Amino acid sequence: MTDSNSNASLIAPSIPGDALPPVEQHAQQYATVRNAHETELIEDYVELIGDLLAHRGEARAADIANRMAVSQATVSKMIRRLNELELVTSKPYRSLFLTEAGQKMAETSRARHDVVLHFLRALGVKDSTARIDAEGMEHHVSDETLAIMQRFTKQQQKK
Amino acid sequence: MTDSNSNASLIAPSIPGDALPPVEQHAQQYATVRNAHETELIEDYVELIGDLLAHRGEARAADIANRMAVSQATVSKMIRRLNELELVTSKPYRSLFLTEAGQKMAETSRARHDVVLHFLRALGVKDSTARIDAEGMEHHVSDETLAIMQRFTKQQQKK
DNA sequence: CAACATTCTTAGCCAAGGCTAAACTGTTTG
DNA sequence: CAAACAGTTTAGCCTTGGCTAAGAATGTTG
Repeated sequence: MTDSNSNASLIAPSIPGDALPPVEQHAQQYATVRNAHETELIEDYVELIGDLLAHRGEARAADIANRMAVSQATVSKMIRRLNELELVTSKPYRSLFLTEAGQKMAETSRARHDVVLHFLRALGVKDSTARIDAEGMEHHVSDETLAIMQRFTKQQQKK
Repeated sequence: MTDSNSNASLIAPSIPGDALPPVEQHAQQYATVRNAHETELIEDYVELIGDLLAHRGEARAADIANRMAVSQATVSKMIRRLNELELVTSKPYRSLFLTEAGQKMAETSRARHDVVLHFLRALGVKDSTARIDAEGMEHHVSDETLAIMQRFTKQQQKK
């Protein structure tokens, strides 16, 4: 018998209020994180491409490579994937553009990112740290938490 | 010329206060996230093993597989890695134990995890959501932010 | 306009983290 | 105590996301 052992407490009396979550819930937590990881990079690329288009008027593979601190070959390969996923359109050796779906994803990601970033700053985290943390956190914040963060930031600004 | 283009504003006038971060800083953000991803899974395993040992008295591969919603083969392979990293000790077909280093990592991860979880709850996020978000966020929260979260949680509890 | 520089792509490598199927070990039980 | 079952490992596969090196396309400039 293993985890579903209900008399495990005989072996190691569980600390009250600090128990392991039920298996199904626990499993769901990890599955959600794993799932987020699959889309994370895609979203980062699309978001960055959107930003480059907005701020620079064009998105070149070399820019992406520089900003992501990754080789151009890696970017090139990734762009092929984004193409297959119909998130970007690209002609060889030319600048990139986002499809409808790509634009939607870029906007969503950007908005999400901004909420988290502003929240962290409102909380008192210094800018450079907030940027790094936001980049990592944005893909793991549920809509519920996101809404709460947004509310918090607004309240903080009123003060 | 690409990203370092300083007259890019001629192409697309940048929105003030909403510019792209300087390339080096931007690159650092992504690099930090990539780095976190490498250790993330390892930490999750070690943390879970620590929890199982604390609450159940033993950590079996099957339990881990169930709780992570992953096949036993995957766990087995991962344990080999943890062994190589000298984070766990294991005899074939036997329960697992943490090395000194493993215990230290488990404690750190657990503490981190708890700070984030309690913070989210203090913020008003409902428990089931907080658990999922915490699982994803914990590896992307800097020490600075962590300290602020901890302070916030304490203040909230005083009220 | 030819040569050089930059950018982009392709080919081929690697490690990580999943999976299934099959073999092996340990435990329980008829 | 042998058979059946539960748990573990191994083998072999796949995808993702990195890399370097080499070559092709494009852009720039003397």
